[in-house]
Amino acid sequence: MSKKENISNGVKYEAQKIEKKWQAIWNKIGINKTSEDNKKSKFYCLDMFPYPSGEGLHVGHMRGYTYSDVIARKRLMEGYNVLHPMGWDAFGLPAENYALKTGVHPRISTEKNISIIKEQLKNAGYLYDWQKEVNTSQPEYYKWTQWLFLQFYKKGLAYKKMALVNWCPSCQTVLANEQVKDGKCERCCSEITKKELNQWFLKITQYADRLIEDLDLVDWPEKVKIMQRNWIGRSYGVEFEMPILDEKGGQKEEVIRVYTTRVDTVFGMTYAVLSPEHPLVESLTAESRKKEVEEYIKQAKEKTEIERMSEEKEKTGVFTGAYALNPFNQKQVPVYIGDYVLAEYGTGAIMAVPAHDQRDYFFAEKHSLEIIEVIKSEDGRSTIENGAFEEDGVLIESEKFNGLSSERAQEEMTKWLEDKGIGFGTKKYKLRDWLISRQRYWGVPIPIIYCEHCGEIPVLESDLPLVLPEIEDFKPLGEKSPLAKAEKFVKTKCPKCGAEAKRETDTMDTFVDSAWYYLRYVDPKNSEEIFEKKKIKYWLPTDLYVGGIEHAVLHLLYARFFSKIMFDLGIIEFEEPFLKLFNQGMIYRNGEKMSKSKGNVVNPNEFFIKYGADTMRLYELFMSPPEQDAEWQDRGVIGVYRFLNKVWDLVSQQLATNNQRPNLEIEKLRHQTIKKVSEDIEKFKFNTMIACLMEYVNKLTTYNLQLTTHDLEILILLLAPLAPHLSEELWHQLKGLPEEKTIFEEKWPDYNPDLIIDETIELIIQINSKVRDKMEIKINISEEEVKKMVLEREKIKKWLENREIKKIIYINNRLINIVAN
RNA sequence: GCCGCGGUGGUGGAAUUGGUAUACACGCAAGACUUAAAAUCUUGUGACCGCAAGGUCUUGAGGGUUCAAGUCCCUCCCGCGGCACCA
Repeated sequence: MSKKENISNGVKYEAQKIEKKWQAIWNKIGINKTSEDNKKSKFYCLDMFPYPSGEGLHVGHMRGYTYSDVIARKRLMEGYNVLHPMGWDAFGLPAENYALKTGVHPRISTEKNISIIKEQLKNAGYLYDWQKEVNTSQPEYYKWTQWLFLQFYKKGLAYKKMALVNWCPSCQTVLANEQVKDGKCERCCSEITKKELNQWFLKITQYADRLIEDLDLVDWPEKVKIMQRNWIGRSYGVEFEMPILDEKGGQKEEVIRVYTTRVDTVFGMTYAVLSPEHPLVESLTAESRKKEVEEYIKQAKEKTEIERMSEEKEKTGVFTGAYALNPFNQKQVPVYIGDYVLAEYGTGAIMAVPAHDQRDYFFAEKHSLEIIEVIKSEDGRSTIENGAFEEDGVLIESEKFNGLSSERAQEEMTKWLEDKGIGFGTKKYKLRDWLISRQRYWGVPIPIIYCEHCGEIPVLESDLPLVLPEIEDFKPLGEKSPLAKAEKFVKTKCPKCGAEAKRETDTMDTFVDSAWYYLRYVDPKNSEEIFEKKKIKYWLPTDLYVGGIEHAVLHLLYARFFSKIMFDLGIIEFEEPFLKLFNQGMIYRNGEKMSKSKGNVVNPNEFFIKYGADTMRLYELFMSPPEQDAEWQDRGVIGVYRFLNKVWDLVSQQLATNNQRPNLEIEKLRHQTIKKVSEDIEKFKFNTMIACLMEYVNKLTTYNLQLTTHDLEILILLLAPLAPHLSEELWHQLKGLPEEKTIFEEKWPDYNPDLIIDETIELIIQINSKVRDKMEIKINISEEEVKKMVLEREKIKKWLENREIKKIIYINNRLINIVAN
């Protein structure tokens, strides 16, 4: 019988039909429901929850969800108690902007979007437990966001202060540092300006060291760890003070405090610079210079971030008229104001050493200031002719510190300052406190009340949730949120004295909502407390977290920070929320990021009708290594679709046969396949895992009627996490099981290590490292025997005619290399 | 500028960590089936030389280490990502 005749006798693979069928059955029998059986080992498999955008999801969004679903389903088969939840990061600007345009309330549009996306996720066959769903915009959820805020407030970790903050003129709100990219708003790409405003902050800087150090405890991509370390930006240096002299040489009361990481260059200081916002600027500026200084400060303030950055090389500044005294040599240096010194970093003032800092070098050249070389490299490479020499070296022109290495000098000089009581070794961070207030409507109201008599008073916990009022007009009001116009909301009584009082009208950054959502999943309906501790103790921390790299320093840093605070407050018992992190790459199509505005999205719903969800899942897994960006190729999809059809035909065919005699060669291949697939899946090497399954199927096809049912069972089990619908259907066809028996209750197959070993191998025979021959040999035969056999081969003899063998290298079970002249 | 990742056929990509480069798949070509097309199946497919057997070359470029380099070292080129006046 020819192969073709066999294949044609079955029913055709109709993806959509079987997918709908099994999704309904799974829903009915509840395999996606999280078991409360706490005796089993748990596996908490988490996806970064989506923002419910009106555009729905495209296949690019589904890449990461597919990966986590594969792992979740495999864990189920391994007998774990699996928690795989999904929810909605539902507050945020897009819904509000949409409301501004259409008048549709954000709550309405968000609800609608959620139902659309939920349907898409269900159609893709993801195994989410929808009973655990959370929605950050619902009072039942944000009651606890507010409650957390109050706990932080009580400990002084949430506070309000005047600060120079990032302002997006288009979104009309302030932004956290993390939300500014290249001087532009991360959302709308408008140029950011700076404003001095009274704003709410969370004290993330207090956790800087722990946020760095605990990165060593988690299994995260090194890239993300590096990004977080760089963002926190810890540096070690010295802070010291310098007395100030006025124009006429009289000593002032104030001192300038500077921070430097290169105190070894201090004898090269030829001036000092304060940032334009430095508090000493006014008292320090000489009468004769006042006008010039004020003008400069005004100009500096008006610059956008972009303007400041574009002038990177041009260092502007003005002389204040005052002088500072270098404590090391009592030298007087002029004090300047320059906007290349940042107010928010270090002390907002620097000692300038043009010989050994390129920025100072530019400034000194422009303002004709002295350049004194005080560091020499030992090999004489150092020169300051064309710019600063910024490397470490040996000190010169530095009095008693001459001849010391940079490193030694830093130690000695720090000690000298400490002994004199005018300085100390310290460390600084680039990280700033997290600015969480937003002047927008669609967010969590900050639960604070201002009373004329009592001042700033937190809302009582018993009054939570403080519900976001339904208002008609969402238009931003500039420095105030639209809530300021909702009189009923604003007017309240002071919880302490009962007098008339006003509410805070800013809302919270949506990243606050998402900084703790993974904790709420374990107990989403609890109205008594944020969650039951017992449940947290069982499920947390999460075992796997899958999502995009774009949150490397935003959400992921904030979530770690929240865990640490909550640990300190005794709310949870762990500090790192995500044990293993996986970042999927982005999907491109026609060379561009997949997005509705580019018109290059592949709509999952249409795709499901044409090929089925299993094909999409398999293609996403097969197209490239999962951490890499990948180009979606419409033509490439057909390959995995053919593969699924092949599997279908193979099994349909087998149903008609019923061979019971195992074939040893297939048996070996089967065990090898189980091993490779099981290992690859754990290493997230989904693409090679599928290649391996394809090879297995290709081989099975050639063996045709010699297959046993068991050969196919293994295939279906291995395929189950990847293409769950097809596998479930074929499993039932093969085993004749009732509907409520699911393949996901079956055990993930084991392999027998003894059975995967090949008894013979193909030995590679090289002469002078070039492959000249191959030979089938039994494994583990002695080197002597192999050599003898090889040298007796006609082909080899020919190659070695008139040549002298110098050396023979033998690698057991792999190759032999004959080195000859 | 600093930090990180990458560069392999026409395309997506594989390569047990130094041991047969190009697995698997797409595409393409030829053939089978068909009135025809699609689908499916079979065969071939890195480049060059050759009727063939076979040979030579090939992992961004150039050097080096080694019996052996896609893999290790040095220099350089290109692409992507992060940070960016952080003293």
